[in-house]
Amino acid sequence: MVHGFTLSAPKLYGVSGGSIKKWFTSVIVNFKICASFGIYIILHAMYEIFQKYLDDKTELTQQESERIQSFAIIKKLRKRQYLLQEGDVWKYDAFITQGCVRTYTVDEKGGEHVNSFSIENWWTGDRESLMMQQPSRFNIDAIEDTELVLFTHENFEMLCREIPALNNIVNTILQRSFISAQNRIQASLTLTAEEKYLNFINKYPGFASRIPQTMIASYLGMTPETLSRIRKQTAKK
Amino acid sequence: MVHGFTLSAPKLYGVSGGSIKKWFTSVIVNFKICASFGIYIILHAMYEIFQKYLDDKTELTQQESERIQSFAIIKKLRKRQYLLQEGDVWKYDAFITQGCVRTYTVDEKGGEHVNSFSIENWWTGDRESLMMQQPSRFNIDAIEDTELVLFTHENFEMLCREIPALNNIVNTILQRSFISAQNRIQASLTLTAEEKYLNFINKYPGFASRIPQTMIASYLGMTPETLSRIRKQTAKK
DNA sequence: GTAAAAACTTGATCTGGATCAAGAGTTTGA
DNA sequence: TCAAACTCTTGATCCAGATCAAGTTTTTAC
Repeated sequence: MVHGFTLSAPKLYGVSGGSIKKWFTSVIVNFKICASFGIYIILHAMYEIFQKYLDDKTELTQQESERIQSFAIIKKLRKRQYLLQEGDVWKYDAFITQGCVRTYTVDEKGGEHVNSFSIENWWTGDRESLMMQQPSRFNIDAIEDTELVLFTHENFEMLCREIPALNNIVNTILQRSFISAQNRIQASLTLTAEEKYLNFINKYPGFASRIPQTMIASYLGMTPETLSRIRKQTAKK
Repeated sequence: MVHGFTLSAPKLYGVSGGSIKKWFTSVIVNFKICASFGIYIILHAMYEIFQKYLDDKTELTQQESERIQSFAIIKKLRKRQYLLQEGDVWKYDAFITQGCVRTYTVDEKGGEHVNSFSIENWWTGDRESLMMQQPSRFNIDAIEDTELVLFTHENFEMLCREIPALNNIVNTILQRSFISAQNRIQASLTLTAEEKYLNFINKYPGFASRIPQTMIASYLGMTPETLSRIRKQTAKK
């Protein structure tokens, strides 16, 4: 697959400019910088991950692929940087090419409740805010330095209408997301704290090593102390 | 809208034949009985509820409506009758025109855990079993005498491919289902038993009066005793 | 390199909701 | 119509996991 150099390069987008140190991980890279060959290679590699995801899921013509890429926005987040803050309206479809983010709420006492983790090759965002066009109750921030491919929802819907195969992917993702949410509800109703943890590491091996325990505890609906004790006990066995 | 009498009448389907007493609520009504005028009127009225649902959601041509209706299967369930039993593979898309069903699992100690309630104008079934073609972990049974419109998933997918408007409805339902599951997870992570109950009766007014408290308690992840005490306390206020 | 801030562990104590038990309605079915 | 089977209530007791507290290790930032 060969792309015209300037035409098919993804648009670039970031939130904060800043010091030279910040340059690599979070910066508005404008068109001129993009035209610098070294940078282009890097950004191109990022988009390739998303392209590979699409290719794995479905058959797209080269024209369709290029059409999709022409609307892609590449974004980088540094660790702890927000992708979405409570009160803002979420307007994107966002695919993670590298890294890890968490979606959480903050209660009136300041306690954080983790709703979900998303890593590379998953989607993230707040569908409720997106669909209902209402301020989000969630915060989303990066647990690690993270790279995403974003589409404004407007553009993404248009692409879905144009490209049925893309629409089918979205449908499938939604179904899987729903099934996975159902299973989580089921687990929360039926399992003990220890069973929830074992179920988690079994279902998501690898997560335990890259996500702080405090956040995993919150995701599982228990305190960090309880999780620490459970880990100690299960390590014995 | 005028239907040819025999051609557009929905197909009829039921699980158990049986005594004359059972006749009205659950019986295989075959074509000959269907041709009896009185019965036809009743069944026609049932399908009309689904037709109205479709008309509310989207614009269909008369031809599309008739095409959909030609694949509809009408099913009646008596109170306590199963729509799906654990271990069976679910193969339908099912819309409730009247009544109420519950989806639940049974743990190794025989305890029932209610995953969801569905009433008229909602869909029910087990999407995981349907999508993965695997035996269901869930049971679905009727809390009240219930009437449904079923489509085999094969037929329904074909209809979705033929009729984009129907596909859009399915998409929207999936999104709403997912959002609602997310909210339930959030509630289970953040709310106390009392708050869960108040949240429930606020979100689903009318459910409390038609669903036994034991089942509501199970749905909310608490014991019937706890729910009883909460109701006593909140009644005081 | 180092001070400050997070993250994790361990212990002591507390508590919301579970469990066990028993009585009072209410529904169901022959 | 009436016994059996559920459903709901109320009280007594128990326990899984929360909270509070303090020390240790790891990470972050200049």
